[in-house]
Amino acid sequence: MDEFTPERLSRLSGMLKRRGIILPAFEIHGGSAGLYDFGPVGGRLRSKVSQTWIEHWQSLGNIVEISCPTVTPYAVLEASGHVGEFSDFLTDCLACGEASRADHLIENNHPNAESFSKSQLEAYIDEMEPRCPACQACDWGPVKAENLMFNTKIGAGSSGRPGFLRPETAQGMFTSFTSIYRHFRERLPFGAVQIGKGYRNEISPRQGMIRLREFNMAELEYFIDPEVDTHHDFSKWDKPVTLISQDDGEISMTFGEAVSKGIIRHGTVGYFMAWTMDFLTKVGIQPEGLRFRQHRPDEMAHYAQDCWDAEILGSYGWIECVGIAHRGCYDLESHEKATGQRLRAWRTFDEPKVIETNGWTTDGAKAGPAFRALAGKVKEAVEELDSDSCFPITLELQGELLEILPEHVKRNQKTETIAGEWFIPHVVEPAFGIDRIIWHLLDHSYLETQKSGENYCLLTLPEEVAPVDVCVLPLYEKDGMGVLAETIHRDLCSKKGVFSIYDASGSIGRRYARADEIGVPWCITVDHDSLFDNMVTLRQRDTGQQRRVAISDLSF
RNA sequence: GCGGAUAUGGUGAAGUGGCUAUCACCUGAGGUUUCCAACCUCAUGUCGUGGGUUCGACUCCCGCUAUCCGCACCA
Repeated sequence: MDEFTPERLSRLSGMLKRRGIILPAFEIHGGSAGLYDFGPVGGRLRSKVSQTWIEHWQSLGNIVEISCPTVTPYAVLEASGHVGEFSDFLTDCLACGEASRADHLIENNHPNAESFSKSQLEAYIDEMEPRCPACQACDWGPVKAENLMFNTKIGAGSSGRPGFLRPETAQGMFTSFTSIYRHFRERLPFGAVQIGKGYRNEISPRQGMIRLREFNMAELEYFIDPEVDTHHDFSKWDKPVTLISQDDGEISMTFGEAVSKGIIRHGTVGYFMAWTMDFLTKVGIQPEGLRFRQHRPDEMAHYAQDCWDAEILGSYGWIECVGIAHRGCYDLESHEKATGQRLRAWRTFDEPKVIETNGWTTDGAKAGPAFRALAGKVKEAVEELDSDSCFPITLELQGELLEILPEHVKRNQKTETIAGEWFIPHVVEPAFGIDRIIWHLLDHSYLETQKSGENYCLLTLPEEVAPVDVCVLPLYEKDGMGVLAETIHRDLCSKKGVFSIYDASGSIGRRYARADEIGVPWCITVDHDSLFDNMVTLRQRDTGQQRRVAISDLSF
């Protein structure tokens, strides 16, 4: 990893744009902050990183991939808490029309005004009578939520109903819970992953690819039974990692140790932190530029119980690129409350519970007419009575004395066997900002060196994510070398998962340099001898080493 | 959103109230060349955007948009 400097950052950004990896979107129309294109080289980089991510998590064995719409009805995000939590509260000055942030108006009186609810804010504004910063009047309209989600309308005209572009992919996994639960034969634990676009109408996108208005997210929702002790094997991760814990500050420790000491509060969170580290290093993040930081309670999202961020060091400092949150039962419970649908899993007891009932209940046919409106209350009261109660008996209900006669009641004796119970699974969610990870793997892979006294730069991308797998280069495009090279190139492109570039312009050294700059791991050079012996030169990017290989033995 | 700076070919820069706007690299064509940005010839391509001042604006002024740096915000 080179040292991160502003000069290096601008050279890297220039290269990414010039070579078609990452570039500002819609630039011919003046561009738009927070929106970026992956260009002709970056497009495949993104899809390879995405695919690597999916396969990485699927290798756990109990993970499925789903895909949900980005356009999301209002009710879904209201239930999830985003409509309420994901907003700034504004109020209009009725005198001059200027909108102000409600919490800012009263922040001199209340240091934590931003955590107030809408009605609290209205009450305090009434009480404090803050003046309008623009016109000094004190005549405020109602407080309204200005949401940071992109608004839209689903359907046309008056039949359209309000919706949003999703701010995270997670909600789709929760609303699909029953389908995923059935798929896994109703057996926990299991997870669903989804990779796709998310949208946040950021007030001010900054720092290039770091804060975007439309971005690629990859999330796993992993559903667990909170009463089952999790046992994960951490022996594979025997090297210490940098953890910044809420209580102990920066420490260096293995994942297994941090879990067993309770620094990481849940085994599955720790296991996914380790799994996350493996993914990040696989796609080209340098381990020395990676650390995990635990959220303080006041920065935790509205749904989280414990949360660790994976932070990556790059040109913009330490940036959070992954959040691994224990969301508890928050999400499923919220959607269950909002819809009345059961979003639960069934837990069979080790021993069925036997509940014996031995007491009294009312005889509806007699008690109903006798007590009329109070019949329901009478039934409840009678079922509370001891089994050895004698009738008639007098009960006081809502100020009335009622005499319960033997004919109003009957014995209630039964034995019920309860085999298990429904419960709301807990969720552990690793959420990845794919764009931020792509930025950092480029930042970590970008190497500026010297070659025969000249500046030389290359991307040392792992083959796993390199956007171009191989370049095919005829030494010269004559005597049939070009034709042979083109044949090899097309054969490679037709193979599953292989992408080749044919390049015949410029000297061979220039073409190697071009390939290195975008991180092509291998170059194949066709020379005069190739025409006779069917051998080509295979050149490795990082070492420059070359060896002769038979065309039929190329391992792509 | 606030304050400051900036905006010239694909990239990086120079420059002027008036002449065909300059340079390097890159890109393309041809030549040359038997494996790491070689060389020669030629070619393509630029003043962010809208308005104003002016006989004339890339240059001066204003708005907008975008970018960068602080502040604020950040699930």
